[in-house]
Amino acid sequence: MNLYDQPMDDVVNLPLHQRLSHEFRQRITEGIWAPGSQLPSEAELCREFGTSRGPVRQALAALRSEGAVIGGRGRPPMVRGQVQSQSFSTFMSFTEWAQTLGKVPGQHTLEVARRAASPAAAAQLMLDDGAQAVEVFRVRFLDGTPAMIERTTFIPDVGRLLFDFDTDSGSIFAYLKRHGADLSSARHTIDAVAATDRDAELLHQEPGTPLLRERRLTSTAGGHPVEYSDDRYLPSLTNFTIENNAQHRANLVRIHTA
Amino acid sequence: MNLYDQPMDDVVNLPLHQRLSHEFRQRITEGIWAPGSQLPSEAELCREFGTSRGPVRQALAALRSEGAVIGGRGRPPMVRGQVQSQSFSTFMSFTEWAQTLGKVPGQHTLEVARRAASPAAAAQLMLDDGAQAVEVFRVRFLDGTPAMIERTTFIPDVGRLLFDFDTDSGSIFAYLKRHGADLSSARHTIDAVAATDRDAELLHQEPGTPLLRERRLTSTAGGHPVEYSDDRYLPSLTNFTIENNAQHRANLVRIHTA
DNA sequence: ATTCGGCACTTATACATACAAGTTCACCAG
DNA sequence: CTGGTGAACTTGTATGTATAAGTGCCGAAT
Repeated sequence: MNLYDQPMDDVVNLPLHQRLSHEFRQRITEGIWAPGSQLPSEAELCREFGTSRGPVRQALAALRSEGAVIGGRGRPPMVRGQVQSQSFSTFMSFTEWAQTLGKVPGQHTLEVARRAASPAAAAQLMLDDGAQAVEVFRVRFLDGTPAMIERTTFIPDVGRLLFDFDTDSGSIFAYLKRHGADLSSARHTIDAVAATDRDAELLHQEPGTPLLRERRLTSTAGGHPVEYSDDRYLPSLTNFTIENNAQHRANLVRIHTA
Repeated sequence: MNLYDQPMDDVVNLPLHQRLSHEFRQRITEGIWAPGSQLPSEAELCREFGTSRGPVRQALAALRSEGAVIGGRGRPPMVRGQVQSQSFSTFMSFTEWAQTLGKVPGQHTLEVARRAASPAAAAQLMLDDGAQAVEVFRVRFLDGTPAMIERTTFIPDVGRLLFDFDTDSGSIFAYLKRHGADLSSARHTIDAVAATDRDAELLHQEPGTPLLRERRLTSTAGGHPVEYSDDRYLPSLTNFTIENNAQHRANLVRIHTA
């Protein structure tokens, strides 16, 4: 199972510093660089890989910002612990995520519809009131147990691709990517809601059970919204973690909702 | 109100790239660089500030990883929107956060006790079973309305400082920092729980109401745990957001809890 | 024995340079 | 008018160099 963006064979095509960062991450997960141990100095790494300090430092900076490596000026960098971060596609795709866990992802599609977008989705996707959009409503499973409810709205341009796709067959994210859709950034808003009667029924829970909700607005590289999703997780099966340190500005925000 | 780590007067002491990043962020929040507009090329910024490309690129990289700036090779960088990220201390301190919102933070201490740490806290803090720790139990307010319940456990070395502190007077984080405690990184785990009877009473809600829970393990620069906290937010008042893009590896992780 | 200074090593910061690779746009041929 | 070519400009990557600043250790002086 490969936790990283690129299969090993493709790694040679990546820029040097990404290749290094990949290699370093692998050494950590394989235990060659054990948690708590200090890793080689930048100079040694340069010698080993035959590069200048630039790429080595970029690679280390990537690990640092994930919290996998700590240590600073004068102090050799140390491994802080198991790397706890997922590539963009692993985080975006329920299917890919489940596979890295060694679980079997599943999905049951309740509805794929073209209709006027809900007010919340229309606002997020910057669509005119009453504008058409494509909505997908699925339950997602881990090893056969329901784990999440997914209500996703796509802008028409992207959504129309879905009518040629069996949404019970797997990852929408992967499918859209393959067909050239530009999904390259997302804003996640995390809160908690009580399960509606429908939610409860689908997840085999009592109505009112707390659910962990992730609302996601996915955009193109140019910043144009593409997809809006309201995903509700069973908190007993899933939660979210994030690392945060004084050097690197937190990319996690606590929001007050008036 | 200053959203940033350093007051303006101290900015001169920072490294150049941090000064630039500070300046850039300010230009964005002040609207000099409006959302959607493209900002000056790296070369222009170099000329303006009389530096080489290195620091400018570092500063832009910081903004990029926060999702404030997008754009890539060939394409001039563009402002994506209002900067949505908080400094480490703003995120860690409820008091500081409330102040940046223009709200009045409040707190009511229910208990400060030295006792054997709870099993969950002891495990996280790497304390022996039955080892002593200092626990603080507070309700936090925004403009007088209860917004969060805080159950925090400190290792004895740090916790003892709290017996000389009026925990009703304000920020424990700021107090500990002033007294030299090393709080420099944290791991946040976010999920949802049902309000217990006690929780409900303190937050003026019905028992069973969904609460947004943030469990936080704060550590020193060397990776030694210092503080463990179980904070429960009213989801109608608070939620969390995070940015995520294809270039920069997600520092947000979806976790499966077996 | 202890303390203090300084050396050797490390990382952090900064600059100059070169080239690769993508975008935009004007211009020209058809 | 259309479509393609290429120049000019942009950012990405990589190298080399120099200096500042923090850490840890050893040895000399006290």
